[in-house]
Amino acid sequence: MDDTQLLKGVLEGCVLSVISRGETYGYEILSVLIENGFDTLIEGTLYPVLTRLQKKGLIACRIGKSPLGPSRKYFSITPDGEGYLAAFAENYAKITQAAMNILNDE
Amino acid sequence: MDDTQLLKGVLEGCVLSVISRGETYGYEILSVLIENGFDTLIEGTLYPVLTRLQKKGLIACRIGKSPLGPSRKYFSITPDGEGYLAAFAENYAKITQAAMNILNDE
DNA sequence: AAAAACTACTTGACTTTGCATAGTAGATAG
DNA sequence: CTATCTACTATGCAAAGTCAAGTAGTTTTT
Repeated sequence: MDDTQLLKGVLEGCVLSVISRGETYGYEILSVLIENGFDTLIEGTLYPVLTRLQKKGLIACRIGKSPLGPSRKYFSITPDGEGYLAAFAENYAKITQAAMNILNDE
Repeated sequence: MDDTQLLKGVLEGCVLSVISRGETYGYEILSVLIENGFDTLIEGTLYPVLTRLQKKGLIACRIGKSPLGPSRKYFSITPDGEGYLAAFAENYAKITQAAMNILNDE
């Protein structure tokens, strides 16, 4: 079965949520998401999400050295991002509840 | 906030689930989904879903008279559709759990 | 009987988002 | 010095939902 469609939009909210816990960078976000069940996620998907979030002003970015590898882009959530995340979580809960309603009501 | 992306894929499974309860038609499916929380759903979204499900062989279709209006296209689920629906429900539960993991873990 | 409202389905251009694939490049270990 | 791990970039594609409009049959209203 193909998950692709089910991930649309969800990913953006989840990435934002990971960043909201504290400053982090792409590669780390990737591994956190994979560990938490998004096991098919790849770089080609994640990095464009980060670019989008930044363009929307939901996260901020600075470049910093890594203790063990090339420089990283460190992301942190903005006040706008906090607001968006709260709205997203609420909205997502509403939609999944609607879906569960339908799927489990026979 | 824009739900659009969050509906991708979910809708297809939910439509299939509604049809699995018994033969029904587009307009009725629309109202069932709207009543159950998909309140922004519109015809231009639903009917293409039905066409897709039919093309994939997950639902069957016959045209019949309506007791109060123009003729309807009545849909029913196929054996393939039943299998797909079960797989979908399982997969959807997995993804939402991953998302909830991320969203509610601070 | 004409107009409005409701039922029911269709279509096409548009947007967003995720995927696949490939590439660039710094740092470290063997 | 080459392989591996870390880390980010870029491009072209496909799938699905939205918008907007349209077509039509049927029933209700005036």
